[in-house]
Amino acid sequence: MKLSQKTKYALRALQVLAREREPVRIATLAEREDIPRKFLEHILLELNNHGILSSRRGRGGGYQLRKQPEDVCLGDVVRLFDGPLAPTSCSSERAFRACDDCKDPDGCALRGVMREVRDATARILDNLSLADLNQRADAVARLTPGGR
Amino acid sequence: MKLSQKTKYALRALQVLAREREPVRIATLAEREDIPRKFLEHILLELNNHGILSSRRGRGGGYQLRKQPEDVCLGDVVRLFDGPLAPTSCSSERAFRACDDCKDPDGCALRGVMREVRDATARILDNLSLADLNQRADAVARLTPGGR
DNA sequence: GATAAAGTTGATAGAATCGGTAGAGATATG
DNA sequence: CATATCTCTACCGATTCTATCAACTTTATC
Repeated sequence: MKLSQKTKYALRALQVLAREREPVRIATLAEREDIPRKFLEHILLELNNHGILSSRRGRGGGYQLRKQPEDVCLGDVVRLFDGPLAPTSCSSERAFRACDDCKDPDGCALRGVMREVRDATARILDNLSLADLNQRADAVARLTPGGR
Repeated sequence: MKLSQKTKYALRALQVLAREREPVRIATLAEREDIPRKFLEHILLELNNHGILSSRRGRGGGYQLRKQPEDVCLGDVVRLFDGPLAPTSCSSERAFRACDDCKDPDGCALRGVMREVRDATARILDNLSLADLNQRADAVARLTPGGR
């Protein structure tokens, strides 16, 4: 499961939005996080359409988190942009599909292995919220004051 | 880390070669495992060039495992065809590279998370050999006799 | 209600990757 | 030498990824 640029941008933007609880304009986000503006529009729109963000148009508008930062987990974001966590479709929990050339998924030894990988990944990403992520970032920042 | 078709083909071929300790022809492997022949040539060649297989040309030739089935782990095969196990280059152990747009890898909270994912994946794939995989396949086959 | 700020949408495009094919070349064996 | 087999280089079509553009719609404020 290679993380796409899109997902990385999304998570960076969400980290900001999890802190600011006021609407933030696309332009501001794009500048602060150094994300191509037009590309970011797509990303935020998709997050909006999936109920993670809400938007307000017009003056004073922008995007803000619709849920609580504790209630958005990394797994959800990754799945939204990069698809199922599982390495093969046959090992996916939420999006199972037998592999095209697989005669018998239940007799496939590889599938068992890949289910282990998926489960391990999901255990990490589904138990980590935006709030946790920001908390970690703060913890690291305290350890290396001055940054860079 | 989505598993490519190439990797799946490679593992299927290796499972066969881990059982037969005689040279097996490309054509035979392609037929038995239902893999496009020309595509399989590439795959076996790459495994050969990386010291996992050895080859013999001419009559009676073919490919065979160069190492012991216990000494080839899934992690090696996956890395060969699909690249590093880590979800981001900055979280890779063997192929670390700072992300293009990352100012400070050490201060990146996401990186820490992705290292956890990488480690969990590696722990599974690097501790499982071809021999283990075949053993698992046999175990499943015994549970569902008749197959299919 | 005019106007401007802001989000929404669809089309497009270049680059990279993936799955696969073609064919000539090299080499071992009988 | 003839044949069987692997080796190597090039190429192709489809898809995905990243990103950009232009046009449109909605809303806040004056």
